[in-house]
Amino acid sequence: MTEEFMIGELAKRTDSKVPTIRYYEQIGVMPTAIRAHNNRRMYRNSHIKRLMFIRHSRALGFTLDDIRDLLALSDQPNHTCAEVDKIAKNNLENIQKKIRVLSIMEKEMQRMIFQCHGEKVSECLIITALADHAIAEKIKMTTSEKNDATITNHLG
Amino acid sequence: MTEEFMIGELAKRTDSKVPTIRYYEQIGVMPTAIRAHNNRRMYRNSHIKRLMFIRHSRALGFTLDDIRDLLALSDQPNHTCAEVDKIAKNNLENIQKKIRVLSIMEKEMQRMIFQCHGEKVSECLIITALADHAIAEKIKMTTSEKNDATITNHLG
DNA sequence: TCTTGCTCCTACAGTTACTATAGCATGTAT
DNA sequence: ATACATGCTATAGTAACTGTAGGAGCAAGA
Repeated sequence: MTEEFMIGELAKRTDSKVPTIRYYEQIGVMPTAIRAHNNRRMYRNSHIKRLMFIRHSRALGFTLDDIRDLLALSDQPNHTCAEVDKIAKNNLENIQKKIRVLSIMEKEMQRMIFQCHGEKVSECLIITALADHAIAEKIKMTTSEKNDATITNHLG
Repeated sequence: MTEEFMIGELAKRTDSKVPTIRYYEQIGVMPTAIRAHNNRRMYRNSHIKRLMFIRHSRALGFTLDDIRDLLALSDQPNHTCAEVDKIAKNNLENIQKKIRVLSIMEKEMQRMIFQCHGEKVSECLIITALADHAIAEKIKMTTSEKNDATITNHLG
């Protein structure tokens, strides 16, 4: 029942790269994998879930530190409500802001596609739409994230 | 009327760092700034807009290459429809997938906050909710992004 | 049995997108 | 005149990967 597989299979099933998985183990967001007799890392379905979660979150601009917090919520079900509440509320706001900005981008893209009737496009308002002081004000950017790198995004 | 200011002011007004702006000039996503008599870079409102756009996009996980494409749509209004269409459609899908995943995250966060009534949380379903095979299947992750680093997110 | 080929291992170098720091010049405030 | 902030260039460091070198393990075919 509890199917086991190696790192290459895990990489395939989560659409990530083998060195990335080893890197996640090294920095502690993935657990230290149990080794088979031949020293190879063995994984199960739970590892797919965890890795999927990490990859989705990274693709959306969450840092590995953010992700560590979120994973902690899941890893330690005996957190107090205050802790959960703080992390979850923080992230909820973060998520909602991202959705708001993405929705503006979405509308602008749709407008651009819609406007394309075979002639040349006379004016592209995407920057104005997104960087406009008024809009920026409305979205009320507040807090800040940390460093990333080389996201192979699952979200396209 | 056309107010001019230096790099520190631009950094303040866009909530970015001075070296980041110089870096963006170096790699060509910001234009080569016109220098004052004393060799200092001078900026105007248009630079704020462009930089805001770049920062917002980065915070949402778009790469500088993605952003270059988007900026090109705005910089060269004489693109053919085919070009605009291709870039815009590509990005539209990308954006919509990000929104779908963020919406799942949002609901899960709300559920967690809602469940918190002063006792201990018995079970956190966030990872299950987000990494579940069924859900991942439903979201149908397809294409991929590229590298990032050190995003100071405007979106919180 | 040998060997071709695939996947695994470790370890380290390279990439992207910044961020910080050093060392010096310029401008403003006292 | 001197202090101090800000600008400049140049270079090094960081985060989050990605690629590659060099070697081991195992399965299937010649």
